[in-house]
Amino acid sequence: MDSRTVNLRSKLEVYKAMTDGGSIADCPVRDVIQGLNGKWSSLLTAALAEQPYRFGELRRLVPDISQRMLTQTLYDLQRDGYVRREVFPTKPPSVEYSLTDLGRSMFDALQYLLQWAENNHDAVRDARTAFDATQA
Amino acid sequence: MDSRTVNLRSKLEVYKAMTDGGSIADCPVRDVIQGLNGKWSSLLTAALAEQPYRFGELRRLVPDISQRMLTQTLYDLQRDGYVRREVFPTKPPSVEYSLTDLGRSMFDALQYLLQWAENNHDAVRDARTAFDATQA
DNA sequence: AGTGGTGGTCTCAAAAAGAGACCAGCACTA
DNA sequence: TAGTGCTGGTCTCTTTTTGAGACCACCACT
Repeated sequence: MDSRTVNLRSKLEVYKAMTDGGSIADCPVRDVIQGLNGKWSSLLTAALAEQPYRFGELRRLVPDISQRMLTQTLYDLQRDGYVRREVFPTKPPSVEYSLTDLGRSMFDALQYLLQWAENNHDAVRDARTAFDATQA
Repeated sequence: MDSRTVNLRSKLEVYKAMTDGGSIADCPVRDVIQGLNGKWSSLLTAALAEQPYRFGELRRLVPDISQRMLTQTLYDLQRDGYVRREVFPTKPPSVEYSLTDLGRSMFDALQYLLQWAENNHDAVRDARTAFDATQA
């Protein structure tokens, strides 16, 4: 608990550091988090954490992602070093995406948040309902 | 490690459940995570985890957020039950935002990811540089 | 010759985010 | 008493991001 509080403080220091610095790249935490808070990043990371997938497999696994966003999100995840892209020279060339060690390490941290979301979605849903009721 | 693997699987099951169900509200994890992956949600949560802040204080603390997005992000966080909004009838009415117990609990989980980001931003930065070099 | 599966790109429309003007109310100052 | 500034916002406009979907070359199989 104590170390967690310390972490919390140091985190905010980092955030503050960026506000002083000016450029967004000056805040490491924001810089990294930005790459993860895309609409599809965590979902695709979770999928690839289970096993490597091909492009078309991911598209079928997540039907409500557009092909365009799938391409781009995978590109971004690859650029940040979370995902590895391998092309196999099969008859129609197939492309496999998998998590790198860095990606796996990141997903371990992300897992806590995903777990929290699963455990507390009722509370959040209730909060929304209650809030909407007062705003009616 | 074992339990983490199980969690990972169950997580993906949840994601899959949503792909079958159809509606986005059918996937609790996505539903909750969506509210958190806004550009400013984690930053404001981190700020409020440190201490309660007034509207203007937050605006000064995070200078590159627009007033419009500050209003809206706080509204969303309040709606999801993470943030409490209190109006004090001072001469010019002042408004204080603070984390609820739910918000604090969520931030505890988010902390792991923020900590990871702080520890690994070098690796991510290096990955980006290396990737951009190959794509030149 | 037509059909389908591979992994994409391109274009255009819709949604979200950013920039900045504007507002009422009150305090303090000149 | 008229200006100035601070409070916490809203409204409008522009730019960026996302979504929907057409299109593409290549090859296998029928």
